[in-house]
Amino acid sequence: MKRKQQKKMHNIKDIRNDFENFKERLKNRNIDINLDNILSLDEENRKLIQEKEKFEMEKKSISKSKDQSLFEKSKELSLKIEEINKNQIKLQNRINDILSSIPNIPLSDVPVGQDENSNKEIEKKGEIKEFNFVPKSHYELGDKLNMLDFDLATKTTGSRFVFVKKELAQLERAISNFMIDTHTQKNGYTEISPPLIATAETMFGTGQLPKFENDQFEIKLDEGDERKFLIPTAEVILTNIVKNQILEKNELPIRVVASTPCFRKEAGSYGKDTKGMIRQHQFYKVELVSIVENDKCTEELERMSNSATMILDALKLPYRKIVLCTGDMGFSAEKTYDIEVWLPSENKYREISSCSSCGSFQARRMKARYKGQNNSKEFVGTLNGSGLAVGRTMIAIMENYQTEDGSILIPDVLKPYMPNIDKISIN
RNA sequence: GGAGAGAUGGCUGAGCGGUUGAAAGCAUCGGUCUUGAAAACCGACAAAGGGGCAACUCUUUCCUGGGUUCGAAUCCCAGUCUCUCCGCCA
Repeated sequence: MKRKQQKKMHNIKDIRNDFENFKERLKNRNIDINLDNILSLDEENRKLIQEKEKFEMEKKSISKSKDQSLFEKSKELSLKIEEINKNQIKLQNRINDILSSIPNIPLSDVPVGQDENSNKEIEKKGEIKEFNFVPKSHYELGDKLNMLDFDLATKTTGSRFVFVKKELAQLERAISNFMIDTHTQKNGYTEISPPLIATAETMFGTGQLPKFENDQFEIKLDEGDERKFLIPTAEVILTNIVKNQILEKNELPIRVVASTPCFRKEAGSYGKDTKGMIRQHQFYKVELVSIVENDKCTEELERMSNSATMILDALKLPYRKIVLCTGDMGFSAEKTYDIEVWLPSENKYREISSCSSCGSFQARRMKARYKGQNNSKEFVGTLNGSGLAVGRTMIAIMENYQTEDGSILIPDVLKPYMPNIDKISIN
């Protein structure tokens, strides 16, 4: 039988064999990489490999012959090989840099488009409440309640951080617990409490490196010389649990959930959402990750996004689900659903979850495989999604459940998590 | 922080400086047998990369990076990780 060829990142062979097709499929992704010279680099690279291997073969036969008279010759060969090898590795690295900066290829049913204007709404649910007063923003509410303190955060830490206090802090915790309980009890996810720090290799696996280093917080540990980063999302650490592994088929699917802080520099979003806690350097998120057989990605994406919307249904928050177009998707995704929740103060929907199938893109970077039919080693499929962003869920609850006097009602499903309280008000 | 032990294929685990890409076992796959299964027996079974339409063939890889040597899984140096013991502290 045919052996499946192993790939890493994008496979140069595939690109070589069908360059036009490859370019075509990527052209809608808004990439700024010059693909044209990769073929000539590849050709030169292979020439060097051939040259090197010719000398290696010669050297090998000398050492096998144990013919002392040829030993001098062998030394010379070593020098030549070393020389060629140096150049070849340099070239190979250049090619790998390019390859590892090329995003995933969109699935064929993903709408084509440049930016968010081409995203397609596919579902809208929940009733948008009519207020008989002007609804306040979450930061106005939080300020009035004296439970969201941005100034204090600025004093201790800097901008884009917040102190959440008193009942609101309790609410944040309740939201997180409710989500985890739902996903573990109803949706078949296993709870994990992972490290919040990842190695550079781990970050590469899910696609945060090398391209998006600017958005990551690097931290310094004394030990070792491997670079380490605060996770921008639990996706990084949860997906990489299968890194460098060959799984048995019956170990799949793996479904895990974790509630973790996430750390992002938010570089390039300077003027955006500067007020309130929509966009922070640090925020809590409940993350869902699925590792599946690579032909099960599509159905798993539906399952995952349904797990996410289940939370919004339970909280009775109005939302809509959209498919991101080719130009708006993240680097590693082949298809993405964004779920957006209604925010009365902004009079529009705002992202509260993003669920992506990455196909085998991350698996190739992580070298995560499983044994398929006839022992063939297949790359796993990976998916990740927020289930949901905790801070933004709190915002949505505050704004949608506010009353005229600035109090916030507690959604029914959260009441067991907030004993003795059915609303949050100034005390 | 101090003292040791170790890192080899999907897993367990041998390995003398020169047919060792690597024994053996397990797992897996194919076959014989069986009504079917199990057992037993026979066979196959690492990856990446290059060349070739193909049969096939070549190179590299025994934690990582250097070094010694005509030749390194095997010797030397540095690093990483894991385990055990002692101390210390959440």
